[in-house]
Amino acid sequence: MKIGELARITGIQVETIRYYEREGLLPVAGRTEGNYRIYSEDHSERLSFIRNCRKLDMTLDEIRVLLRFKDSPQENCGGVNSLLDEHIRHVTDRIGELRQLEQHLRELRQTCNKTQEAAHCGILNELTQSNRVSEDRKHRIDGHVRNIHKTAV
Amino acid sequence: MKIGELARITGIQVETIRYYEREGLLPVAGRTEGNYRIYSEDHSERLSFIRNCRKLDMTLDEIRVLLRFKDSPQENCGGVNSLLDEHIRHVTDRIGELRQLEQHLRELRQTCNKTQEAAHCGILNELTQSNRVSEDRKHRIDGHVRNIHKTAV
DNA sequence: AAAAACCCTGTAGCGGCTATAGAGTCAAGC
DNA sequence: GCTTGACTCTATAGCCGCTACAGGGTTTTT
Repeated sequence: MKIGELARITGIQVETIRYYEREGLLPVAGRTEGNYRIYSEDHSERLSFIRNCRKLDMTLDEIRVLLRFKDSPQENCGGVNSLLDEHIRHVTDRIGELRQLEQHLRELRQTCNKTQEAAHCGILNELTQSNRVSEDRKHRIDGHVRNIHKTAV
Repeated sequence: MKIGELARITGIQVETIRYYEREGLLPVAGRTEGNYRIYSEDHSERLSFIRNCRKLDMTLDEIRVLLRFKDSPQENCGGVNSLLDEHIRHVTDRIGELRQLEQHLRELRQTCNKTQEAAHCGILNELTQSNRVSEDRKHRIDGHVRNIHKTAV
């Protein structure tokens, strides 16, 4: 099948498939005479695997690790389990951070419960004072816990 | 004061300050003879404001809105309140999403409770099956709800 | 006078896509 | 057989909010 059909059956955009190939997540596809990529069931299975992992918010690096296990079926799967455990921990951590953030925001919101002149708005005043807003628990350096702001999947 | 001192007292990196200037969050600074930026208390206050907002995970666009209110003190602050309300909603939504995600991940983790050959690992098998992983609630299109994976603040 | 510390501009990179531009390929309808 | 349109190709730039260079200039300290 061609890339468009693969995209249709896996629900992944054509450009994203090409991107995954560039990134080495999908093996380089064979080509037709006219230089079109051709795919088989194998590709579609692998792509579904990737898609499932992405739905679970894994990074491409994490997926690369899982794919290596998938590609060596005789190996021990302990690494899979611990990768998942750590990923779960990231998610749990992030939930905790966001709960704190929510709390801070609600407290801040309390400081202005009417609409008035901006000059007297409690929120703006709080935000203006330095060190008024306490630091939230730091996100990890390794880039593995992201923002609440996110583009659509 | 020069940019380095401003960075020190606000806790914001030098490059970030220059970035904020480029982005129009900070007014363009005056210069010394040697072409160094010079700053006053006003700048440091404004920068602290921005820093507080960033600690609360607001986007630069949101901060731009708040700054406009700060710059027109006679205006009604209702817009501030509703911006905050919406931001809180984003955070709450994201917490809900992450809780679902956590649940999915824990269920998946259950499917392999021992270390064995990767070929028989329940996790890898589950991930391989298409549509086995249900779609999480979609993140918003407007780019306002992000990943759990995040670079350090 | 040399060295260190600071500052400047400009550009590229991060992740995970997404969205063009500009060109080529292929199947269906006239 | 010729046009139209749907599909495909590569290459490049953009998203966010920084961060990290390179390659230079200026100021301060030794």
